[in-house]
Amino acid sequence: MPSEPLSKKRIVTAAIGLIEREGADAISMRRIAAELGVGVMSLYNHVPNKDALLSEVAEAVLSEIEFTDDPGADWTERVRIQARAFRQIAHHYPRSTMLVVSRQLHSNAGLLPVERALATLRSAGFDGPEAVKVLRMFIAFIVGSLLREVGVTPSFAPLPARMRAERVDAALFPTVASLAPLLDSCDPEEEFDFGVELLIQAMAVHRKRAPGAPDALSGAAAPSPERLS
Amino acid sequence: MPSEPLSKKRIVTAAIGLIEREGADAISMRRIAAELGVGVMSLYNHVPNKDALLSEVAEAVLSEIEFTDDPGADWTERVRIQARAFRQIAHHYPRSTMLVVSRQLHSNAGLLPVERALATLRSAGFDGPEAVKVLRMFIAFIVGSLLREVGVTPSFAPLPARMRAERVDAALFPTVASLAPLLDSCDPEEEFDFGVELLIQAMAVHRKRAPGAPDALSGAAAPSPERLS
DNA sequence: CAGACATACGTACGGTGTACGTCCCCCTGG
DNA sequence: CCAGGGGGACGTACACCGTACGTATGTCTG
Repeated sequence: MPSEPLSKKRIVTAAIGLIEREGADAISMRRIAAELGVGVMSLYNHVPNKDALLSEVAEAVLSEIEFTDDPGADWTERVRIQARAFRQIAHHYPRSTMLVVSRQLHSNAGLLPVERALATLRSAGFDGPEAVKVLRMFIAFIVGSLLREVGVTPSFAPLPARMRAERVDAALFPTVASLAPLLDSCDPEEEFDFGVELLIQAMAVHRKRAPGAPDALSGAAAPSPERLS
Repeated sequence: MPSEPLSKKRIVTAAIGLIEREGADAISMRRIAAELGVGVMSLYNHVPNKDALLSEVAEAVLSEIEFTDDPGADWTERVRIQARAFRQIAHHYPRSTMLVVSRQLHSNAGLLPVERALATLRSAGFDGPEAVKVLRMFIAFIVGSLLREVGVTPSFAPLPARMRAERVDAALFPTVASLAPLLDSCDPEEEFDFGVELLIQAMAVHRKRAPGAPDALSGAAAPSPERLS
């Protein structure tokens, strides 16, 4: 009574579910097989090995990003939206996100966000090298941010890590001690948006005026400072 | 003939050597024990479990950062130096760096860089909340950058990944295809410095003028634009 | 010298990824 | 209609993993 013929997609879906439910460490071929009510070795008919499976998981997560890109919108707004799209899936698949950021993908799934971002930057007036460098920096920021955000909640922990204020030696680390309350509390979304805005502003300042570039963006190139927190 | 009495430090050192030589995946308690010419279970007299050992490795790597902080120097230069210090150890222990960035540390070893950075930012005129937010963003950028840099060289591979230019479908990803040469080649150091400079400039622009803040920094607050690449 | 304690170590158990061989079903050529 | 072949499901087996537990051996203390 084969409920469904068992495919790579079904395996990947089961893997994602298992990871989100029990954590990335709990994943094993045997667990996945049990999840699907299937023998262990049957998995290897659809996936060459565990590492490849994890890459498939990462790609599947990445490909669920929803880009509602409006080419007519302000380029700063488009960048904002794309950055938030990343953060959104990281929130939707917190445990699996670690896989996405900690392994570099060579497939096309990871290329679509790159295409969107580069197109946006090019249309904003950045030349090729500028667009690539700016994008790399933006990705580095996003990856680093998400790593901390999802890493800080290994099990979506409601009690983050309120041990700093009393543990730090005020003599050794005076500045840290004096700022302990700020370091303890953390609004991830606000922090993320702060970084995005700061980067957008930096990009706007740095962007070279291409001679024939559309000029309608000049207003957007210098966003009002009060946007920053 | 016990050459040396076997201590936590010796175990951690052996672990780091093994990781750097054979990769982070190749590490196991049995390998480490063999490396030290010792029984497996002897390790557990000095380390509670493998995870704790990996944390010790991360801390050991982190604590080798050399801060040559000159409190009299320009704050932008101090930020630059601290950022490069991170990158330097990432280059010195490329495989172990993955451990540092992928696990958050609760000890004091990771607190010293934070103390230095916060102190620098405070002395530069940033108030508490600003300093914390800016630092978090800077760390996110550094972590993301190093993750890509060391991840792109799983075994210090001399041939990185020259498969993009011919693999990408120009119809699906026109921008990526047109920029393929730029995306293929990558000077990590230049990219890193570019990001650091962009962030420093953004910080300088964003920083609020504290009423009684020292004004001698005003020149540094607006670095010459040509510093940016 | 007796005892206590820390350390090194061997054995054993449950779990892991996966190579290999076997079975069975379905699909096709005659 | 049947023979055969190919692919997917599966069991077994192996090498390796982390580590709980019991044991031996030193060294220091009373």
